[in-house]
Amino acid sequence: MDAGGFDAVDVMLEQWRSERPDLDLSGVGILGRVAQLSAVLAGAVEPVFARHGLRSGEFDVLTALRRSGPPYVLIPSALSETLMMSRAGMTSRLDRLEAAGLVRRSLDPDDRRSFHVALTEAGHEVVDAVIAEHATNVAGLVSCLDPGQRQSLDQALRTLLDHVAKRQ
Amino acid sequence: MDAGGFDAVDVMLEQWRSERPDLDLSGVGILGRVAQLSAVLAGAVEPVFARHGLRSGEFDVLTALRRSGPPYVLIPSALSETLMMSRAGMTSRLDRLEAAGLVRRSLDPDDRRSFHVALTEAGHEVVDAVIAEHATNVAGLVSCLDPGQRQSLDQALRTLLDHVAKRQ
DNA sequence: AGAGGATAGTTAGACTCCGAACTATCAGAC
DNA sequence: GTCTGATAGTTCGGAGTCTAACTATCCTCT
Repeated sequence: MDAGGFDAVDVMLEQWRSERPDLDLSGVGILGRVAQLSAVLAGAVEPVFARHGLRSGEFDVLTALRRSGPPYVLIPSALSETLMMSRAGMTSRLDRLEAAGLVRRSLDPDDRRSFHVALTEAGHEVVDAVIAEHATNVAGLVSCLDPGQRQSLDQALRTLLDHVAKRQ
Repeated sequence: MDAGGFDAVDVMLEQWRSERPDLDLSGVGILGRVAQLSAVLAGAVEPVFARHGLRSGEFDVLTALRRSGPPYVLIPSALSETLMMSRAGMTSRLDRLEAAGLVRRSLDPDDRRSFHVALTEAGHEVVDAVIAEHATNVAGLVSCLDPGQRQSLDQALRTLLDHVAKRQ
């Protein structure tokens, strides 16, 4: 299984070693693999969403609401912060989801600048169905690593995330 | 150092455990951290490019040409495949880079459907300056991991990449 | 040599996202 | 109580990418 072959990142590193042997490549390879893996994983999970008529971004909003627990309500700015995107972008995502009947905006009794964004019954049913398929799908994607490898990968990612976040 | 605190992904997993204890979350956490790390890393490297008037995508094209070695020439379809994007998108990136004087399109003597995309002298100078800064920057970003941790992270990413790519 | 299918690049239109500007509302200082 | 700065959401215009359709060229098979 695995290991043996060279991949696109190996080729990139070998080219750099040949052209610029002075460079410190200790980070470049990891960065390249993270970026590439992120793109490939996105492509691997989208078909599950698409079968239910959802895009990744819409799924992300529905899951944020679903996992927040009853009454499945969040305000737009909390959603945009959780999903690391602009408020303007969230406005249009919510427009789409509301038009599809999956979420509902209602007045926030405590803050008249804001809204409550709630899952509709249809939205709740869709997200519950999709999240089960999604979890099974991604469990398969990481099944090539044994539990120990998964945990050490997860720990390394957590350490990196923490370190990089502190830098800005 | 590190480890101690909970991060956004831990919160997400805890919410799911509370709301849907039936789900297998063995992949969801890793997927979430990879996506988040990819986004955060993108934000951490962009300032280096921006100081030289470049966007990430433009930098990617220049480095692909630079590391290919003399005569620093590739054809557009090779670039679009290496950078995992559509040919249409590459057309417009090359338009921008050519307008900025960093690359030059010329006729491909061997294939009249295609072009040679070459680094100009200005493009060569820019990419050589930026790649050095970039390498130093990312070496700092991964410096929170010791060499052994880096290597095991890299190996896990490679295994995952290989496995996910084979699935599609 | 000629036909048919594959490939290279571009164009057109749609989509998603972002930053900046704007309105409405909140919250603290005086 | 009122003023002032911060915050919530939206709108607008622009940037970057994608897919589909199109033209030109190449390559293979007969």
